[in-house]
Amino acid sequence: MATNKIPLKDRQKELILIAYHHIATRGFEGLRVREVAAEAGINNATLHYYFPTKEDLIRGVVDYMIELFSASSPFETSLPEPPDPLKELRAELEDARHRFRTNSPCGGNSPGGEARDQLVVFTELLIRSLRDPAIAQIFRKLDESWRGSLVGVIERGIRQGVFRAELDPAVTATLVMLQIKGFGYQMLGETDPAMADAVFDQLVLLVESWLSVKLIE
Amino acid sequence: MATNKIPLKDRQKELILIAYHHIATRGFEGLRVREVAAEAGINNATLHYYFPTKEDLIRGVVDYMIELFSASSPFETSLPEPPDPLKELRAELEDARHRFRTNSPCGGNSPGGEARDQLVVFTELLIRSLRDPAIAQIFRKLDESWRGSLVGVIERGIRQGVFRAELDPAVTATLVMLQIKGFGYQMLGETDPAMADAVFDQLVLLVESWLSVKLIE
Amino acid sequence: MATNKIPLKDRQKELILIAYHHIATRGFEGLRVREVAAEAGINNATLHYYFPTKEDLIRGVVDYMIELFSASSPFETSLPEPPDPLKELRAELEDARHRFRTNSPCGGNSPGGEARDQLVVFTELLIRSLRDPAIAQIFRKLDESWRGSLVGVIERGIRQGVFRAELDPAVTATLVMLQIKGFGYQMLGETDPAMADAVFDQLVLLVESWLSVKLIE
Amino acid sequence: MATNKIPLKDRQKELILIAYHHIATRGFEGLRVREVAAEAGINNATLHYYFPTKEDLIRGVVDYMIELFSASSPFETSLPEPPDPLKELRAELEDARHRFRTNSPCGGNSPGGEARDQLVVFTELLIRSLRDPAIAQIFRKLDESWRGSLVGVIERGIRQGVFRAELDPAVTATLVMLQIKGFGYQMLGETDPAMADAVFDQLVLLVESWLSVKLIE
DNA sequence: TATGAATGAGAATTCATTCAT
DNA sequence: TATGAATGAATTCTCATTCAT
Repeated sequence: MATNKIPLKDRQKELILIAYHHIATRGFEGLRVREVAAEAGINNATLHYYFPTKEDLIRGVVDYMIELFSASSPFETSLPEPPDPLKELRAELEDARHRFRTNSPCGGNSPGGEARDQLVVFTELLIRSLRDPAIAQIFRKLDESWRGSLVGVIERGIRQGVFRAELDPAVTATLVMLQIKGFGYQMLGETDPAMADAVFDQLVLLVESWLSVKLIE
Repeated sequence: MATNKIPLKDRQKELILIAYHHIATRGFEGLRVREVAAEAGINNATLHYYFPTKEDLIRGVVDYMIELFSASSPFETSLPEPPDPLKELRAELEDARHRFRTNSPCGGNSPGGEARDQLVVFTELLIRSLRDPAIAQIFRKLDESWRGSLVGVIERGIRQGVFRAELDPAVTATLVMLQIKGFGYQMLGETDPAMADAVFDQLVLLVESWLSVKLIE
Repeated sequence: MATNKIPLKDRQKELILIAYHHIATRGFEGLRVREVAAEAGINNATLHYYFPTKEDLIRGVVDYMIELFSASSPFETSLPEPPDPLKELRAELEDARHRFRTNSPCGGNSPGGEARDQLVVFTELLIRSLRDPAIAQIFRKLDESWRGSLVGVIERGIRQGVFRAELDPAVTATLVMLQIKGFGYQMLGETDPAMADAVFDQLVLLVESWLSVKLIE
Repeated sequence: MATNKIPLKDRQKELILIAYHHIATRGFEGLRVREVAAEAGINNATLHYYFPTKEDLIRGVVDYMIELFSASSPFETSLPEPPDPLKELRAELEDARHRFRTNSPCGGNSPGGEARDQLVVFTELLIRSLRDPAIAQIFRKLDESWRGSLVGVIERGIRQGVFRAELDPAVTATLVMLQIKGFGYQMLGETDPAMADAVFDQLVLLVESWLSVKLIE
């Protein structure tokens, strides 16, 4: 019937994307292989041709998330010794601002933006990771890699004298990650874009001053 | 069997607690009324006497969470004009530290502490709130109330001259909430207590310096 | 709906009997829980209330078969030192004759008699026993117990001088069992009752002469 | 993949052999065309080129079994008037001994020998024959042909004076077949080779004495 | 209050079969 | 011949919910 001539990998990817979206909108609770198949225009048995079990499909989504998060780090492809650590950090934060900006003026259960989806699926997986060691491992790795890149930036900043020398790079990196995560979760419930922007602006100041400013005790 | 003459409300509370625990350990996915009933030592049909539908039981858990979070705010019962805003804030942060301290020496997917449970159920509900306007409303209210109390502290701090006058109380309160949430999520995956403590110590400094310290631009 | 007020055990037994019959007529291949439930006039989910899995239902059938075969041994309830070993053996053989008598005049795939059913299900289980150690164990036990009772009869016969002294009781008992089994399988395909009777008569002679007659080499 | 230019008939035979083996090890329940195809190194759709339906494949196995059993009869290729009926019978029994000898030192549900496979598939088909008239017919024919050859031997034996004159050839032949079948089934569960040998030795004596020895009533 | 028994509406998964290439 | 992809029909099993007692 649906002889759309879609290559194998594309079909798989398509199904993963649909599943990803379903998880984002209906949660793990509410993920139905039948519905994913239907949305792809194929029989649910056909879906099992690509993903023998539901868990396999979920694994596909996990892999997709990894890909997504690994790629999103702006530091991976950075130059050998890039110019300004402060700017890099700002870019990282700006990235978060765009990702988690209050999605559309409508609140409630509207589909929302791609970033919201990402955070939702991410969070669903995060919770899963508490029960599923395999996913926990992945999350640890992801966090580790993120922290690693931040540590690099922070160390460079310290070396260049733009960041405070007393900072412990690893702890500070964790602190930055914490800010971004907290911002994401805070924004989940935030419906007022003005407030979101205000918070973000202050957050940038907060982080930058913490890193660079000379404090008078 | 369990005809111990347990009053209605107690039975309900007991079932809610069990359901809460099940959600914490197995997620919404994995919440089974039958299992909740079994753990309470009653027939699943009997559970439906107390909670006509599963959704009602979940609503019970939501209410319990509200109670939990409302009670946990150390500001509600505070004195009319308490002495030290900074101390209050520190107390709030300390509270978070204890709640989210890397749970017990065992890492991995062990049951974990009560705080982890709280965060997990909270997060499950948070995600639900994106689809369920009723829960979204509740969360908004909770956040609002939390922010309100923080705003109070911050305004007092400003009035007393211990916090910077330029701070927008609402935005700043949100910023503080964001820190605590981010800390919680960061700690979910953290297995090293030393790192957790170090991060927390820095977090306190970060927040306090942001609020109070004179910055040199 | 079907509030037939059937007690628990009876329902279970009823379902087992229906399943037993289905296996007898359609084989393990062809056993469908849904059909068993339908024949019992209950919803297939209700069947799962009594037997959580299909395998449990099959286990029930196995137990029923054990019961059937254990009860059918005419030696179990025999007197301390019963009169005539030869008569006992004849009774055993007669029992087999009745069990495996060519079932009704109609051949082919007609429902056939209860004995045919027994042999069919027995055989299905026998084949299963080759893959399922649990069932294999049961069969071993059943055979062992059967052999044991036969050994008792044969030893008594030898003691009383009616059976040949040279006979090894265990081997001879096995030989007798073999006759009865072979008779059963031979009868499965036999459509002519006259032939069946003739074969049986000769079989009795064969066995009795082997046990008792003085041979001239 | 396997484009080894295998002639049609060979491929069919190969598939039949694999299916035969699958039935022997997993039963009719458990026969999967896909697995058969996989084991042959071909796509399951390709299998359907050789055998349009699963039933056709099974029919192939049935034909193979017929071939097997027809060929195994040592009387087909016998001389016009062979010397010793007793020896022929012994040969037939010896053949059974080898076929059904307790298969290899390993007991339990190990794959077992080829004879066990034969008996298992034979039995699966035997049971099927109770529902499928076509197979029933085949079995009747096979049995008839086996009996025919045995009748020939017995008649010859009587003519030559080595077997008792009172014997009814057809009934006696059936009795002999019954012995061999019974032996096979008895051996299915037998794990002790010594017992198997002892039983067989006695069985030979039993049959031969029944046929030839002068009995004193 | 409490329960055993029952149920309907799905859930994932399986599998022989088909079809375009 | 051979295959990858697709499918329909069925199968076991699950689970919230109901109901008579």
